[in-house]
Amino acid sequence: MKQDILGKLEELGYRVTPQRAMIVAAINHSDDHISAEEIYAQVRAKYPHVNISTVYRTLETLKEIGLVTETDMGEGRVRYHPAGKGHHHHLVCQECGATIDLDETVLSNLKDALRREYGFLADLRHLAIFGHCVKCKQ
Amino acid sequence: MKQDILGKLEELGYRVTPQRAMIVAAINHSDDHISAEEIYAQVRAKYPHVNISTVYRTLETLKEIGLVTETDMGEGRVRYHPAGKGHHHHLVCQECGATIDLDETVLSNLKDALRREYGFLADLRHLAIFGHCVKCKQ
DNA sequence: GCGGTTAATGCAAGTATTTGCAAATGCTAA
DNA sequence: TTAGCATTTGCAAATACTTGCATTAACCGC
Ligand SMILES: [Zn+2]
Ligand SMILES: [Zn+2]
Ligand SMILES: [Zn+2]
Ligand SMILES: [Zn+2]
Repeated sequence: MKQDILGKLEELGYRVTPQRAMIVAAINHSDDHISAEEIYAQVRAKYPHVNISTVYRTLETLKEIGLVTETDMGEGRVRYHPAGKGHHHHLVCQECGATIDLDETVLSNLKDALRREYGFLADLRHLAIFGHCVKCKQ
Repeated sequence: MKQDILGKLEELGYRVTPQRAMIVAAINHSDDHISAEEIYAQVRAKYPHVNISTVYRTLETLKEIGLVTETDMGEGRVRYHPAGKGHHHHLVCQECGATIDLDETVLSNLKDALRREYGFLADLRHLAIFGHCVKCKQ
């Protein structure tokens, strides 16, 4: 049982168009933090007719279904990660840009507390937390 | 010792221009979650000549100094809060849009853990955490 | 008060993303 | 097959910022 995004789409009644297939392929073959523009470039190479708004709309759909996560890592553009490849988080230094990768368990306590105390099911699958790293703490 | 943003700017060697004074006034007199466009509208009413890029640049400066916090509450535009008025967070339901306000202490444990284990000083002064509220949990 | 220096501003163009709408196309049922 | 219909797409325009650059104006020292 692999993380078959296309299969899941079909199963849920979404149409599997060539555009969607290519967008999903680009996400699957990426290094896991791919931007809309990068997806667009890859898809366009095979099928120059596609429009970038289709890329954004497909990403929106995949987010809603929970198949990809969207994370703002402070670059002025957002990056996408296939949810099936596992969860983790990032600490991002606002001074030097350094990042530290975190295991998803770092936010487990918070997630549990929010569910227990507020009945809120927080989406903490792929977060960027901003601040200052050891080197840049004044 | 009030949260005198203008005084702090001056003290740090920034020039106190009429534009900055009006932008700061708009932030101080807001309900604490004001957008750039709303600040712009208020400032413009007094001084039609100002440009919105000045508003954005001033907000950027105030963020850097730590005098305001910037938070994406999922509205497609970001909101600003005077840091001197105290910290808190929001849970935002991605389904119905409902929000739950949280005391800043909810993230204290996380903040401490990040500092202790990674030497990372996280800026957790005004966060929006997305997810699903009790009503919308399926 | 009065220039000089340099930070801050206005303006226009650029980037990332979203949206309305009409045309195209996948899927269903006949 | 093929018509019917809803979904998806392309396109163009809109939105929320951001940035480069020339001009303006705080603020410092005289
Ligand atoms: Zn990541
Ligand atoms: Zn750093
Ligand atoms: Zn708030
Ligand atoms: Zn809800």
